[in-house]
Amino acid sequence: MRFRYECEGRSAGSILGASSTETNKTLPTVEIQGNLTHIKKVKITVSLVTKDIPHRPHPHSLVGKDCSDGICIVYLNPRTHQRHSFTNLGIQCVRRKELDAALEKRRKQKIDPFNTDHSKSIEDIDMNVVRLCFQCELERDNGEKSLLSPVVSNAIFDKKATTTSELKITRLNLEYGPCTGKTEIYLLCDKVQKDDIEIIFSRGSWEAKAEFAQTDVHRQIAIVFKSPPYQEQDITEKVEVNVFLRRLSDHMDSEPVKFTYLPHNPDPYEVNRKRKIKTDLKFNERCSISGKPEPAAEPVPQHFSYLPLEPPYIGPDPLQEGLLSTPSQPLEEIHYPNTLDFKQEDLLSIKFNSDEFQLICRTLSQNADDPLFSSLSMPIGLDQQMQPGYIFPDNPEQLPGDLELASNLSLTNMDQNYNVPLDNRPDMDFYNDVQFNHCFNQLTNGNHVTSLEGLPQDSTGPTSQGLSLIKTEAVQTHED
DNA sequence: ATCTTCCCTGC
DNA sequence: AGCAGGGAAGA
Repeated sequence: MRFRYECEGRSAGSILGASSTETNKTLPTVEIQGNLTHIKKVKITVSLVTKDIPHRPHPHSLVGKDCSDGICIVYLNPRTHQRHSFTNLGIQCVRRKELDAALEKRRKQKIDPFNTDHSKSIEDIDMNVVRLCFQCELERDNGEKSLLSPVVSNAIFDKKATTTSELKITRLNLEYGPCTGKTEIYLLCDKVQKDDIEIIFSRGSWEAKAEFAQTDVHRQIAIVFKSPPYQEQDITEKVEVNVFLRRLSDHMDSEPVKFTYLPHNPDPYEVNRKRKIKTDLKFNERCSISGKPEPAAEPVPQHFSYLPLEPPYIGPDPLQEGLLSTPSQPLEEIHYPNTLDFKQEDLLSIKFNSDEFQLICRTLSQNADDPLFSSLSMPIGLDQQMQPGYIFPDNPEQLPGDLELASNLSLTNMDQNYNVPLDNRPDMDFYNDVQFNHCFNQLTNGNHVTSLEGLPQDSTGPTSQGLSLIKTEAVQTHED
Protein backbone atom coordinates (compact mmCIF):
# COMPACT_ATOMS: atom_id res chain seq x y z
CA MET A 1 0.00 0.00 0.00
CA ARG A 2 1.01 3.60 -0.26
CA PHE A 3 2.52 5.09 2.84
CA ARG A 4 1.26 8.61 3.56
CA TYR A 5 3.07 11.54 5.09
CA GLU A 6 1.59 13.35 8.03
CA CYS A 7 1.57 16.52 5.96
CA GLU A 8 -0.90 14.94 3.61
CA GLY A 9 -3.38 15.37 6.40
CA ARG A 10 -5.54 12.42 5.87
CA SER A 11 -6.05 8.83 6.83
CA ALA A 12 -3.52 6.52 5.31
CA GLY A 13 -5.80 3.94 3.83
CA SER A 14 -6.59 0.53 5.15
CA ILE A 15 -4.27 -2.42 5.37
CA LEU A 16 -5.90 -5.52 3.98
CA GLY A 17 -5.35 -9.13 4.95
CA ALA A 18 -2.70 -11.19 3.25
CA SER A 19 -5.34 -13.30 1.53
CA SER A 20 -7.49 -10.38 0.50
CA THR A 21 -8.75 -10.33 -3.06
CA GLU A 22 -10.64 -7.87 -5.19
CA THR A 23 -13.95 -9.54 -4.52
CA ASN A 24 -13.28 -10.93 -1.09
CA LYS A 25 -11.61 -8.45 1.19
CA THR A 26 -10.03 -9.63 4.37
CA LEU A 27 -8.34 -7.79 7.22
CA PRO A 28 -5.29 -8.36 9.36
CA THR A 29 -6.57 -10.63 12.09
CA VAL A 30 -5.17 -12.27 15.20
CA GLU A 31 -6.55 -15.07 17.31
CA ILE A 32 -5.52 -16.15 20.76
CA GLN A 33 -5.28 -19.89 20.97
CA GLY A 34 -5.18 -22.10 24.05
CA ASN A 35 -6.85 -22.20 27.39
CA LEU A 36 -8.29 -18.85 28.38
CA THR A 37 -10.39 -19.97 31.33
CA HIS A 38 -8.63 -17.86 33.92
CA ILE A 39 -7.85 -14.94 31.69
CA LYS A 40 -9.67 -11.79 32.65
CA LYS A 41 -8.37 -9.35 30.12
CA VAL A 42 -6.39 -9.32 26.89
CA LYS A 43 -4.41 -6.38 25.58
CA ILE A 44 -3.17 -6.46 22.02
CA THR A 45 -0.61 -3.94 20.89
CA VAL A 46 0.22 -3.53 17.24
CA SER A 47 3.31 -1.68 16.18
CA LEU A 48 5.48 -1.46 13.10
CA VAL A 49 8.79 -3.28 12.92
CA THR A 50 11.50 -3.68 10.35
CA LYS A 51 11.16 -6.35 7.73
CA ASP A 52 14.30 -8.25 8.53
CA ILE A 53 15.40 -10.09 11.62
CA PRO A 54 15.95 -8.85 14.19
CA HIS A 55 12.67 -7.01 13.87
CA ARG A 56 13.46 -3.60 15.27
CA PRO A 57 10.90 -0.94 16.02
CA HIS A 58 10.16 0.97 12.86
CA PRO A 59 9.97 4.76 12.88
CA HIS A 60 6.82 4.86 10.76
CA SER A 61 3.51 5.21 12.53
CA LEU A 62 0.49 3.04 12.56
CA VAL A 63 -2.59 5.22 12.22
CA GLY A 64 -6.30 4.61 12.09
CA LYS A 65 -8.83 2.99 14.34
CA ASP A 66 -7.63 2.45 17.93
CA CYS A 67 -4.29 4.00 17.06
CA SER A 68 -2.46 6.73 18.86
CA ASP A 69 1.16 7.77 18.96
CA GLY A 70 1.95 5.43 16.11
CA ILE A 71 0.74 2.25 17.73
CA CYS A 72 -2.57 0.47 17.95
CA ILE A 73 -3.97 -0.94 21.18
CA VAL A 74 -7.15 -2.95 21.61
CA TYR A 75 -8.56 -4.80 24.60
CA LEU A 76 -10.51 -7.99 24.25
CA ASN A 77 -12.77 -9.86 26.58
CA PRO A 78 -11.35 -13.36 26.23
CA ARG A 79 -14.59 -14.99 27.33
CA THR A 80 -16.38 -13.64 24.30
CA HIS A 81 -13.65 -12.68 21.84
CA GLN A 82 -10.57 -14.71 21.07
CA ARG A 83 -10.15 -13.12 17.75
CA HIS A 84 -9.78 -9.59 16.44
CA SER A 85 -9.67 -8.05 13.02
CA PHE A 86 -8.06 -4.68 12.54
CA THR A 87 -9.99 -2.32 10.34
CA ASN A 88 -8.71 0.90 8.94
CA LEU A 89 -5.07 0.55 9.80
CA GLY A 90 -2.80 2.79 7.80
CA ILE A 91 0.88 3.50 7.61
CA GLN A 92 2.03 7.04 8.06
CA CYS A 93 5.63 7.55 7.14
CA VAL A 94 7.95 9.86 8.96
CA ARG A 95 10.27 12.18 7.15
CA ARG A 96 13.81 11.05 7.09
CA LYS A 97 14.95 13.89 9.24
CA GLU A 98 12.45 12.91 11.88
CA LEU A 99 13.54 9.33 11.95
CA ASP A 100 15.55 9.70 15.13
CA ALA A 101 12.78 11.42 16.98
CA ALA A 102 10.32 8.77 15.95
CA LEU A 103 12.51 5.98 17.23
CA GLU A 104 13.08 7.86 20.45
CA LYS A 105 9.34 8.05 20.85
CA ARG A 106 8.99 4.28 20.54
CA ARG A 107 11.65 3.86 23.14
CA LYS A 108 9.73 6.02 25.53
CA GLN A 109 6.63 3.97 24.77
CA LYS A 110 8.63 0.90 25.61
CA ILE A 111 7.83 -0.58 22.25
CA ASP A 112 10.46 -3.11 21.31
CA PRO A 113 8.69 -6.42 20.84
CA PHE A 114 11.82 -8.41 20.16
CA ASN A 115 14.09 -6.64 22.63
CA THR A 116 16.48 -5.54 19.96
CA ASP A 117 17.88 -2.69 21.98
CA HIS A 118 16.90 0.41 20.10
CA SER A 119 20.22 2.02 20.50
CA LYS A 120 21.46 0.10 17.50
CA SER A 121 22.26 2.08 14.43
CA ILE A 122 19.27 3.41 12.65
CA GLU A 123 20.92 4.24 9.39
CA ASP A 124 20.07 0.99 7.70
CA ILE A 125 16.39 1.03 8.34
CA ASP A 126 14.46 0.45 5.14
CA MET A 127 11.84 3.17 5.02
CA ASN A 128 9.89 1.49 2.25
CA VAL A 129 8.83 -1.65 4.02
CA VAL A 130 7.39 -2.54 7.40
CA ARG A 131 5.74 -5.44 9.17
CA LEU A 132 2.92 -5.33 11.64
CA CYS A 133 3.93 -6.76 14.98
CA PHE A 134 1.26 -8.07 17.34
CA GLN A 135 2.01 -8.31 21.03
CA CYS A 136 -0.41 -9.78 23.48
CA GLU A 137 -0.57 -9.24 27.21
CA LEU A 138 -2.83 -11.50 29.26
CA GLU A 139 -4.19 -10.56 32.65
CA ARG A 140 -5.37 -13.43 34.79
CA ASP A 141 -8.25 -13.37 37.26
CA ASN A 142 -5.70 -13.01 40.07
CA GLY A 143 -4.24 -9.93 38.44
CA GLU A 144 -1.11 -11.69 37.26
CA LYS A 145 0.08 -10.53 33.83
CA SER A 146 1.97 -12.41 31.18
CA LEU A 147 3.13 -11.79 27.63
CA LEU A 148 2.67 -14.04 24.65
CA SER A 149 5.39 -14.24 22.05
CA PRO A 150 4.98 -11.50 19.48
CA VAL A 151 4.02 -12.37 15.92
CA VAL A 152 4.66 -10.41 12.75
CA SER A 153 2.73 -10.00 9.55
CA ASN A 154 3.98 -10.35 6.05
CA ALA A 155 6.05 -7.44 4.82
CA ILE A 156 4.07 -4.41 3.68
CA PHE A 157 5.76 -2.42 0.93
CA ASP A 158 5.36 1.19 0.06
CA LYS A 159 3.70 1.28 -3.32
CA LYS A 160 5.26 4.65 -4.06
CA ALA A 161 8.87 3.65 -3.69
CA THR A 162 10.43 2.40 -6.91
CA THR A 163 12.64 0.02 -5.01
CA THR A 164 9.71 -1.97 -3.71
CA SER A 165 6.76 -1.05 -5.89
CA GLU A 166 4.91 -3.53 -7.99
CA LEU A 167 6.49 -4.11 -11.36
CA LYS A 168 4.25 -3.61 -14.30
CA ILE A 169 4.62 -3.71 -18.05
CA THR A 170 2.18 -1.36 -19.69
CA ARG A 171 2.89 -2.27 -23.28
CA LEU A 172 5.35 -3.37 -25.91
CA ASN A 173 5.54 -1.71 -29.27
CA LEU A 174 6.06 -5.07 -30.93
CA GLU A 175 4.36 -8.33 -30.16
CA TYR A 176 5.92 -10.39 -32.91
CA GLY A 177 9.47 -11.03 -33.92
CA PRO A 178 11.69 -13.66 -35.50
CA CYS A 179 12.92 -16.52 -33.36
CA THR A 180 16.43 -15.40 -34.14
CA GLY A 181 15.93 -12.55 -31.70
CA LYS A 182 17.71 -9.18 -31.89
CA THR A 183 14.43 -7.44 -32.55
CA GLU A 184 14.46 -3.96 -31.06
CA ILE A 185 11.46 -3.50 -28.83
CA TYR A 186 10.23 -0.57 -26.75
CA LEU A 187 8.64 -1.40 -23.45
CA LEU A 188 6.63 1.00 -21.32
CA CYS A 189 6.42 0.25 -17.64
CA ASP A 190 5.79 1.68 -14.23
CA LYS A 191 8.84 3.26 -12.62
CA VAL A 192 11.80 0.93 -12.34
CA GLN A 193 15.39 1.31 -11.26
CA LYS A 194 17.72 1.01 -14.20
CA ASP A 195 20.38 -0.83 -12.22
CA ASP A 196 17.99 -3.29 -10.71
CA ILE A 197 15.81 -4.51 -13.52
CA GLU A 198 15.87 -7.15 -16.19
CA ILE A 199 13.47 -8.30 -18.86
CA ILE A 200 12.84 -12.01 -19.03
CA PHE A 201 11.45 -13.99 -21.95
CA SER A 202 10.10 -17.33 -20.84
CA ARG A 203 8.15 -20.34 -21.90
CA GLY A 204 7.90 -23.38 -19.69
CA SER A 205 11.28 -23.84 -18.12
CA TRP A 206 13.04 -21.78 -20.76
CA GLU A 207 14.14 -18.33 -19.72
CA ALA A 208 16.28 -15.76 -21.49
CA LYS A 209 17.21 -12.20 -20.68
CA ALA A 210 16.54 -9.41 -23.09
CA GLU A 211 19.56 -7.38 -24.02
CA PHE A 212 19.84 -3.75 -22.94
CA ALA A 213 22.12 -1.35 -21.11
CA GLN A 214 21.27 0.95 -18.24
CA THR A 215 21.26 3.81 -20.69
CA ASP A 216 18.43 2.09 -22.53
CA VAL A 217 16.20 2.65 -19.54
CA HIS A 218 14.51 5.95 -20.24
CA ARG A 219 13.49 8.00 -17.21
CA GLN A 220 12.55 4.89 -15.34
CA ILE A 221 9.43 4.27 -17.37
CA ALA A 222 10.60 2.92 -20.71
CA ILE A 223 13.17 0.37 -21.78
CA VAL A 224 14.50 -0.19 -25.27
CA PHE A 225 15.85 -3.68 -25.59
CA LYS A 226 16.61 -6.46 -28.05
CA SER A 227 14.71 -9.70 -27.89
CA PRO A 228 16.77 -12.76 -27.04
CA PRO A 229 16.84 -15.60 -29.56
CA TYR A 230 14.27 -18.28 -28.86
CA GLN A 231 15.62 -21.54 -27.51
CA GLU A 232 15.01 -23.25 -30.83
CA GLN A 233 15.83 -21.79 -34.19
CA ASP A 234 14.12 -24.37 -36.34
CA ILE A 235 10.58 -23.83 -35.24
CA THR A 236 8.03 -24.19 -37.99
CA GLU A 237 5.14 -22.69 -36.10
CA LYS A 238 4.96 -19.43 -34.26
CA VAL A 239 5.59 -19.73 -30.55
CA GLU A 240 4.00 -17.58 -27.89
CA VAL A 241 6.19 -16.71 -24.93
CA ASN A 242 5.88 -14.58 -21.81
CA VAL A 243 7.76 -11.37 -21.24
CA PHE A 244 8.05 -9.89 -17.77
CA LEU A 245 10.16 -7.60 -15.65
CA ARG A 246 12.30 -8.95 -12.88
CA ARG A 247 13.81 -6.93 -10.07
CA LEU A 248 17.21 -8.30 -9.17
CA SER A 249 17.31 -7.13 -5.57
CA ASP A 250 14.25 -8.99 -4.40
CA HIS A 251 13.57 -11.38 -7.31
CA MET A 252 10.14 -9.94 -7.84
CA ASP A 253 8.53 -10.56 -11.21
CA SER A 254 5.86 -8.55 -12.96
CA GLU A 255 2.81 -10.04 -14.56
CA PRO A 256 3.80 -11.28 -18.03
CA VAL A 257 2.76 -9.95 -21.39
CA LYS A 258 2.76 -12.04 -24.56
CA PHE A 259 5.30 -12.08 -27.32
CA THR A 260 5.28 -14.32 -30.36
CA TYR A 261 8.34 -15.75 -32.03
CA LEU A 262 7.93 -16.36 -35.73
CA PRO A 263 9.70 -19.12 -37.60
CA HIS A 264 12.96 -18.24 -39.19
CA ASN A 265 13.56 -18.96 -42.82
CA PRO A 266 16.67 -17.78 -44.57
CA ASP A 267 14.61 -17.13 -47.68
CA PRO A 268 11.38 -16.23 -45.97
CA TYR A 269 9.50 -15.15 -48.99
CA GLU A 270 10.84 -17.86 -51.24
CA VAL A 271 12.03 -15.25 -53.63
CA ASN A 272 15.01 -17.19 -54.82
CA ARG A 273 13.16 -20.41 -55.15
CA LYS A 274 10.40 -18.81 -57.14
CA ARG A 275 12.78 -17.09 -59.44
CA LYS A 276 14.25 -20.41 -60.21
CA ILE A 277 10.91 -21.97 -60.87
CA LYS A 278 10.03 -19.21 -63.25
CA THR A 279 12.37 -20.66 -65.78
CA ASP A 280 11.54 -24.21 -65.00
CA LEU A 281 10.64 -26.12 -68.15
CA LYS A 282 8.18 -28.32 -66.48
CA PHE A 283 6.24 -25.35 -65.39
CA ASN A 284 5.93 -24.10 -68.89
CA GLU A 285 4.69 -27.46 -70.03
CA ARG A 286 2.04 -27.43 -67.41
CA CYS A 287 0.98 -24.03 -68.46
CA SER A 288 0.59 -25.04 -72.01
CA ILE A 289 -2.16 -27.47 -71.24
CA SER A 290 -5.38 -26.06 -72.48
CA GLY A 291 -9.01 -26.77 -72.48
CA LYS A 292 -10.13 -29.78 -70.60
CA PRO A 293 -9.50 -30.37 -66.98
CA GLU A 294 -6.50 -32.48 -66.44
CA PRO A 295 -6.38 -35.02 -63.70
CA ALA A 296 -4.07 -33.66 -61.14
CA ALA A 297 -0.79 -35.34 -61.72
CA GLU A 298 0.41 -34.41 -58.30
CA PRO A 299 -1.60 -33.28 -55.37
CA VAL A 300 -1.38 -29.61 -54.64
CA PRO A 301 -0.86 -29.11 -50.95
CA GLN A 302 -3.70 -27.29 -49.35
CA HIS A 303 -1.85 -26.14 -46.31
CA PHE A 304 -0.55 -22.67 -46.15
CA SER A 305 0.92 -20.59 -43.47
CA TYR A 306 -0.10 -17.05 -43.19
CA LEU A 307 2.44 -14.56 -42.28
CA PRO A 308 1.32 -13.01 -40.22
CA LEU A 309 -1.70 -14.93 -39.07
CA GLU A 310 -2.84 -12.37 -36.59
CA PRO A 311 -3.76 -9.79 -35.70
CA PRO A 312 -5.88 -9.19 -38.77
CA TYR A 313 -5.52 -5.97 -40.61
CA ILE A 314 -8.36 -3.79 -39.44
CA GLY A 315 -7.31 -0.50 -40.85
CA PRO A 316 -9.29 1.59 -43.27
CA ASP A 317 -10.17 0.27 -46.65
CA PRO A 318 -7.22 1.51 -48.64
CA LEU A 319 -9.19 2.15 -51.75
CA GLN A 320 -12.01 3.85 -50.00
CA GLU A 321 -9.65 5.98 -48.01
CA GLY A 322 -7.87 7.01 -51.13
CA LEU A 323 -4.64 5.61 -49.84
CA LEU A 324 -4.27 3.58 -52.93
CA SER A 325 -4.19 5.22 -56.23
CA THR A 326 -6.90 3.92 -58.42
CA PRO A 327 -5.82 2.96 -61.88
CA SER A 328 -4.82 6.11 -63.66
CA GLN A 329 -6.22 5.02 -66.96
CA PRO A 330 -9.51 3.23 -67.42
CA LEU A 331 -9.02 -0.43 -67.56
CA GLU A 332 -10.03 -2.18 -70.63
CA GLU A 333 -13.34 -3.67 -69.73
CA ILE A 334 -14.43 -7.02 -70.93
CA HIS A 335 -17.86 -7.86 -69.65
CA TYR A 336 -18.97 -11.38 -69.41
CA PRO A 337 -22.70 -11.80 -69.21
CA ASN A 338 -22.96 -14.38 -66.47
CA THR A 339 -20.00 -16.54 -66.11
CA LEU A 340 -16.37 -16.01 -66.56
CA ASP A 341 -15.02 -19.07 -68.13
CA PHE A 342 -11.36 -18.78 -68.62
CA LYS A 343 -9.29 -21.42 -70.13
CA GLN A 344 -5.78 -22.11 -69.26
CA GLU A 345 -4.51 -20.39 -72.34
CA ASP A 346 -6.56 -17.36 -71.54
CA LEU A 347 -4.92 -17.13 -68.25
CA LEU A 348 -1.56 -17.41 -69.75
CA SER A 349 -2.18 -14.33 -71.69
CA ILE A 350 -3.31 -12.24 -68.81
CA LYS A 351 -1.11 -10.09 -66.74
CA PHE A 352 -2.27 -7.92 -63.92
CA ASN A 353 -0.61 -4.87 -62.72
CA SER A 354 -0.58 -3.83 -59.13
CA ASP A 355 -3.72 -1.72 -59.29
CA GLU A 356 -5.59 -4.48 -60.93
CA PHE A 357 -4.44 -6.85 -58.31
CA GLN A 358 -5.87 -4.61 -55.67
CA LEU A 359 -9.18 -4.64 -57.40
CA ILE A 360 -9.18 -8.39 -57.59
CA CYS A 361 -8.49 -8.53 -53.91
CA ARG A 362 -11.36 -6.25 -53.27
CA THR A 363 -13.71 -8.23 -55.37
CA LEU A 364 -12.81 -11.41 -53.68
CA SER A 365 -13.08 -9.94 -50.25
CA GLN A 366 -16.55 -8.68 -51.00
CA ASN A 367 -17.55 -12.19 -51.85
CA ALA A 368 -15.87 -13.73 -48.91
CA ASP A 369 -18.92 -15.76 -47.97
CA ASP A 370 -18.70 -17.74 -51.11
CA PRO A 371 -16.55 -20.75 -50.33
CA LEU A 372 -15.16 -20.68 -53.79
CA PHE A 373 -13.80 -17.22 -53.32
CA SER A 374 -12.48 -18.15 -49.96
CA SER A 375 -10.50 -20.87 -51.52
CA LEU A 376 -9.22 -18.48 -54.10
CA SER A 377 -8.21 -15.95 -51.60
CA MET A 378 -5.26 -17.78 -50.23
CA PRO A 379 -3.31 -18.11 -53.41
CA ILE A 380 -4.22 -14.61 -54.28
CA GLY A 381 -2.66 -13.39 -51.16
CA LEU A 382 -5.49 -12.48 -48.85
CA ASP A 383 -5.44 -13.39 -45.25
CA GLN A 384 -8.32 -14.95 -43.41
CA GLN A 385 -10.02 -11.63 -43.07
CA MET A 386 -9.72 -11.21 -46.81
CA GLN A 387 -7.24 -8.45 -46.46
CA PRO A 388 -4.22 -8.33 -48.66
CA GLY A 389 -1.41 -10.07 -46.97
CA TYR A 390 1.42 -12.33 -47.76
CA ILE A 391 1.43 -16.07 -47.74
CA PHE A 392 3.93 -18.74 -48.30
CA PRO A 393 3.60 -22.48 -48.43
CA ASP A 394 4.30 -24.62 -45.42
CA ASN A 395 6.36 -26.96 -47.41
CA PRO A 396 7.82 -25.16 -50.39
CA GLU A 397 9.38 -28.27 -51.81
CA GLN A 398 6.03 -29.85 -52.45
CA LEU A 399 4.68 -26.93 -54.31
CA PRO A 400 4.88 -27.41 -58.03
CA GLY A 401 4.37 -23.89 -59.18
CA ASP A 402 4.71 -20.44 -57.87
CA LEU A 403 2.33 -18.68 -55.62
CA GLU A 404 3.94 -15.41 -55.16
CA LEU A 405 1.47 -12.72 -54.67
CA ALA A 406 1.80 -9.46 -53.08
CA SER A 407 1.69 -5.86 -53.88
CA ASN A 408 2.94 -2.69 -52.43
CA LEU A 409 -0.18 -2.26 -50.47
CA SER A 410 -0.24 -5.58 -48.81
CA LEU A 411 3.35 -5.38 -47.88
CA THR A 412 2.95 -1.97 -46.48
CA ASN A 413 0.11 -3.14 -44.36
CA MET A 414 2.14 -5.99 -43.21
CA ASP A 415 5.02 -3.87 -42.18
CA GLN A 416 2.91 -1.46 -40.26
CA ASN A 417 0.45 -3.75 -38.70
CA TYR A 418 2.14 -7.03 -38.41
CA ASN A 419 5.51 -5.94 -37.26
CA VAL A 420 7.46 -7.72 -39.88
CA PRO A 421 10.90 -6.23 -39.64
CA LEU A 422 11.81 -4.13 -42.61
CA ASP A 423 14.87 -6.25 -43.11
CA ASN A 424 12.61 -9.12 -43.97
CA ARG A 425 10.84 -7.37 -46.74
CA PRO A 426 10.73 -9.33 -49.89
CA ASP A 427 12.33 -8.11 -53.01
CA MET A 428 9.98 -5.36 -54.00
CA ASP A 429 11.05 -5.09 -57.57
CA PHE A 430 10.38 -8.68 -58.02
CA TYR A 431 6.90 -8.43 -56.62
CA ASN A 432 6.06 -5.42 -58.63
CA ASP A 433 6.78 -7.53 -61.59
CA VAL A 434 4.72 -10.50 -60.57
CA GLN A 435 2.74 -12.08 -63.29
CA PHE A 436 -0.48 -12.86 -61.62
CA ASN A 437 -1.65 -15.16 -64.27
CA HIS A 438 0.78 -17.66 -62.94
CA CYS A 439 -0.96 -17.31 -59.75
CA PHE A 440 -4.28 -18.04 -61.25
CA ASN A 441 -2.87 -20.94 -63.06
CA GLN A 442 -1.72 -22.31 -59.82
CA LEU A 443 -4.81 -21.74 -57.86
CA THR A 444 -6.92 -23.44 -60.42
CA ASN A 445 -4.73 -26.45 -60.19
CA GLY A 446 -4.07 -26.37 -63.85
CA ASN A 447 -7.71 -26.78 -64.73
CA HIS A 448 -10.36 -24.64 -66.19
CA VAL A 449 -11.07 -21.51 -64.36
CA THR A 450 -14.78 -21.37 -63.97
CA SER A 451 -14.78 -19.82 -60.63
CA LEU A 452 -15.04 -16.13 -61.12
CA GLU A 453 -18.72 -16.25 -61.75
CA GLY A 454 -21.19 -14.44 -59.63
CA LEU A 455 -19.35 -11.21 -59.40
CA PRO A 456 -21.56 -8.21 -59.78
CA GLN A 457 -21.76 -7.22 -63.39
CA ASP A 458 -23.96 -4.25 -63.33
CA SER A 459 -22.89 -2.23 -60.39
CA THR A 460 -20.50 0.59 -60.82
CA GLY A 461 -17.35 1.31 -59.01
CA PRO A 462 -14.35 -0.71 -58.18
CA THR A 463 -16.20 -3.94 -57.68
CA SER A 464 -17.44 -4.28 -61.18
CA GLN A 465 -14.19 -2.94 -62.40
CA GLY A 466 -12.57 -5.65 -60.46
CA LEU A 467 -14.37 -8.08 -62.56
CA SER A 468 -13.95 -6.50 -65.84
CA LEU A 469 -10.37 -5.55 -65.44
CA ILE A 470 -9.35 -8.91 -66.75
CA LYS A 471 -7.59 -7.90 -69.85
CA THR A 472 -5.29 -9.56 -72.19
CA GLU A 473 -1.75 -8.76 -72.63
CA ALA A 474 1.11 -10.68 -73.99
CA VAL A 475 2.95 -12.71 -71.47
CA GLN A 476 6.49 -11.77 -70.95
CA THR A 477 8.75 -14.54 -70.03
CA HIS A 478 10.24 -13.64 -66.77
CA GLU A 479 13.94 -13.20 -66.98
CA ASP A 480 16.08 -13.33 -63.92
C1' DA B 1 16.66 10.21 -8.72
C1' DT B 2 14.57 10.59 -4.26
C1' DC B 3 11.88 12.53 -0.82
C1' DT B 4 7.91 15.57 0.38
C1' DT B 5 4.11 18.10 -0.53
C1' DC B 6 0.29 19.30 -3.24
C1' DC B 7 -3.57 18.62 -5.96
C1' DC B 8 -6.76 16.37 -9.41
C1' DT B 9 -10.48 13.00 -10.07
C1' DG B 10 -14.04 9.90 -9.37
C1' DC B 11 -16.93 8.20 -6.09
C1' DA C 1 -17.94 18.07 1.25
C1' DG C 2 -15.13 14.35 2.24
C1' DC C 3 -12.32 10.62 1.01
C1' DA C 4 -9.43 7.28 -1.34
C1' DG C 5 -6.34 6.64 -5.04
C1' DG C 6 -3.26 8.51 -8.01
C1' DG C 7 -0.22 11.66 -10.47
C1' DA C 8 2.83 15.52 -10.40
C1' DA C 9 5.23 19.42 -8.81
C1' DG C 10 8.63 21.24 -5.69
C1' DA C 11 12.62 20.68 -2.59
